[in-house]
Amino acid sequence: MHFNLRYSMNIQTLLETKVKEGFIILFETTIPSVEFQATRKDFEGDITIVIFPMLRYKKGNPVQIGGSIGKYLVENIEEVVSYNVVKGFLNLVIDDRFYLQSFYTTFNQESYGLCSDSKNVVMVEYSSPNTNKPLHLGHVRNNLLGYSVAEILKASGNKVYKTQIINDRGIHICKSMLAWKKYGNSETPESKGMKGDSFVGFYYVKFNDIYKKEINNLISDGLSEEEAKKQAPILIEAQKMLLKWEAGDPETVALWKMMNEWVYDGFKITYQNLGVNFDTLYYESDTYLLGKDVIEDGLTREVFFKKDDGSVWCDLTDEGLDEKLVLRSDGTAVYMTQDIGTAIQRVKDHSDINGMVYTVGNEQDYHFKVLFLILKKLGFSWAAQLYHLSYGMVDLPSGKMKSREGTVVDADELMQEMTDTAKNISQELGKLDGYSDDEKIDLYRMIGLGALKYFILKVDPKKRILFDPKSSVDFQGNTGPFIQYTYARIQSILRKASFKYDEPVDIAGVSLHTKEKELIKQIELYPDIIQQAAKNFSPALIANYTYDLVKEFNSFYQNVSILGETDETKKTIRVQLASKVAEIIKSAFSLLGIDVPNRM
RNA sequence: GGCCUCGUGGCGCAACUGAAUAGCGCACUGGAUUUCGGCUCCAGCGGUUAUAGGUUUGAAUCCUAUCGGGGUCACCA
Repeated sequence: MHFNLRYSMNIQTLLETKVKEGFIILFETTIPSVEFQATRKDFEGDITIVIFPMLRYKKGNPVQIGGSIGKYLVENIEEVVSYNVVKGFLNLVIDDRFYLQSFYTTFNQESYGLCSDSKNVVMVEYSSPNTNKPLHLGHVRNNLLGYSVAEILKASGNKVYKTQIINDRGIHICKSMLAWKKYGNSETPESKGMKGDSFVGFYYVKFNDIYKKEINNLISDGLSEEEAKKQAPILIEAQKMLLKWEAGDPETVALWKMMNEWVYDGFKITYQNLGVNFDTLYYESDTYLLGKDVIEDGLTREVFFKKDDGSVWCDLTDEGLDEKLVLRSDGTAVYMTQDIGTAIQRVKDHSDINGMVYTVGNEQDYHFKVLFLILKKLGFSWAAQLYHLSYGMVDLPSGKMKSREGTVVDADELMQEMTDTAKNISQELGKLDGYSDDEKIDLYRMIGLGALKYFILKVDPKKRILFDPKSSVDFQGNTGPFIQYTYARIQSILRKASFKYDEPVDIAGVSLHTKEKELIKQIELYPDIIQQAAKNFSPALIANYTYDLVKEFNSFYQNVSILGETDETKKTIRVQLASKVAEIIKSAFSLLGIDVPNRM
């Protein structure tokens, strides 16, 4: 128990100060920093100090220098038991009791790994769908990423507002509206027994079918393809409808409201199934006129300039980019104008915000680069804290998803398929005696969605994903269900552990099994992983960490007996380790938006 | 074509942002349970990190060129 004072300081900080101190004493040289690594499995040791960078300050043989430092550390730090040097790497063996003791400093800590500060306030935007069709696989990735990053930011010490901007107006909605008006026969989602968003999406497809036919007719009448696309009567009609909407025509607005409500009813169900949510909503119909006054203001401050035809531009050539249009010659807004206005509006609505995250696919990289630059030029203090959470596309084996060509993977159907697969597997292998049918249904959903979410989130957001719905998603190896299974198995052990294990044991004289020590090391990484994941906006780091933890646990589980251990102290420690691992799995998975089962 | 981005065993992913013999899963081969849930564990097979140069004590990682994939270059959103 005599290490107590030092546990507040972690071993790495302690080592760093001692290495620096040793360097002065041994070589009369100061070094600015010390580089650490976890010792590779094939060498003896727990923590490794890399000697190479030190050679810049003290010329010499890295093995000799490493040896001197190692000797110094063993002599001056009780926790350092021994050392060995391989090439330029100084491997240190740390006392078992240190690991046990530091395990116990966090053992009873509530919400271990999470940081409760909220000095920084961030708004995270994700999803932001158009309201003319249901959500598809691409939206699924967006939603999972956005939700998870928001949760990670919270866990790492930020206050977070989750938001989305619903693209509820524009030509795409008018297309669905027009097709319904012409061919809908006053049908409703209810009368058809359809989900509202699918119902509206059906008419969007209908519109495109007719549009395509009209184009072909015009082409055979001798028009060029380009001309035909512009002159198709149904398109012209849709454009007229948009103008009517903009003019506030009561009938058009009423139709628009009705159809949007249908879509929202559908989205609500999809979001619920997906397990995502929002703190505040923005609608494009409210924001699409924003931003124009800012452009005027920017014009007087010479952030922008006006061309002869009256259009307004921002010159970004100094930044290596082009000139960018911010206001049309007729004075109307473009996408960029809206985005500028909306960003400003958000800060007005939530005055504590000092940063924003936009979850949008990487095809808009350029747009956000420009948007952020313009906001910076306009002089907003929060403009430095904007982040485009850019993610790669989700491709199918057949290639790109095209909504007009019907090759999209529908979000609702996908979730249903995953749930069905989970059901088939669980019925064969599950231990569900005594579960009611409702409980079973919940469980299948939990596993199916766990598989889907983990599959998508374990990949670095920036990378594109190839998704094969046929071969579906694995349930073995580095997968959500594998991790859920480990959790359920630990719960089974904890149910059987009919003794008290919530207090630290007396660690004097206790020595650790290698597997126990490795497990503790892995457990201790969790808080830092959360910080890294937040810094990199990457749920993938959480996912892969959790998998490593689980693998380490399973290896431990296979190598030592937990409840069968006869030494009471050891048995208690092992149950404690297991319960801590379960706690972290649950915590980490909640950051990914994945639930964990007590049995499966 | 200009700009951006990616290229790691058959397939799917890692590599703490420059360090040890490039890790893991699937698949394949062979093992492990009188034991706490075998959806587990252990081992084997398999890579010149697209190619060619360069910087560095050290490169999958940084620089240059080439090849290949994707994105983007609208008074669309």
